[in-house]
Amino acid sequence: MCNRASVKVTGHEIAKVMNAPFPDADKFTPVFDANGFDRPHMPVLAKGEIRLMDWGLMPNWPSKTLSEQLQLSKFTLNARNDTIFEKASFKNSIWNENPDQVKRCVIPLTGFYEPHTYEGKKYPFYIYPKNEPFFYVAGIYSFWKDPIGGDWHVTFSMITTEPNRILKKIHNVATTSDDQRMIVILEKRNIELWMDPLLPKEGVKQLMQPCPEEIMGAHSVSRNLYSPKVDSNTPEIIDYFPYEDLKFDDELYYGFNLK
DNA sequence: CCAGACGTTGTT
DNA sequence: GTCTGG
DNA sequence: CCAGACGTTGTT
DNA sequence: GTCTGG
Repeated sequence: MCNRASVKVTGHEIAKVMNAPFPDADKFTPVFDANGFDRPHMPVLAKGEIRLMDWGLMPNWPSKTLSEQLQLSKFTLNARNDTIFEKASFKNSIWNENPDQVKRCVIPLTGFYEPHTYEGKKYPFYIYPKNEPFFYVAGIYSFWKDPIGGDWHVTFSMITTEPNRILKKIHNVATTSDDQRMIVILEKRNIELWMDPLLPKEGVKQLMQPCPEEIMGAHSVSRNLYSPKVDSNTPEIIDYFPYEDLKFDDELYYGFNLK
């Protein structure tokens, strides 16, 4: 699962790199530790424009209360690529006969966090792009209008797929199922194709693949990431923090960005 | 057919 | 709204 | 969707 | 084989 990420640059830098307008750029504050369970506002590219959306998709069903939607959204931080076309909450966003209804998006991340488990203990790792400013994460989004008050909620999910070698090694224990997941990271040249509403279902499926490990670096970081007593939204939180316990393995100890 | 779910895999 | 479990 | 039913109303 | 109850 991917439930923590960093977007540690300004809205204006995102707009520049992604070459797309971001009207609300000033409303975005760079973040080093965005926790999905806190429903952060994140910059998301959709329909040629970057806008702020809330992490955790709320399906566009009528006659639901905000509290029901908030409950559901705790489980929609991610959407599995193998069932996304069938699930009631996701199917209308990922693909639709009517191209106007298609809601695929791209979330630019400067990095994300996953825990490594060793002898029952958790060791947080930070994973970041080696040669690009961002990971371009494949996502879907949704509009929902609160029947009470009429507020519009624009929300999104990050799609997950099978892990590559690095993520398999870091994110080694899944809680209740035995399969491991990794977010779908698109090649920059596939961003437009991913969001093309006329892309057939098969084309959509083909883009939801694990990315090559060569594009990523990764290293362990401080457990302050998980501490409720420490403000983890600081530039230092992404810094390399070695754990003697992991010395038995060079990659886990020194990081995956050695050579 | 209808009631009930609708979703994923975390950490302190 | 639409699927699923019984 | 699948397991389980699937049928009617007496006579000596 | 096909309907129905759950």
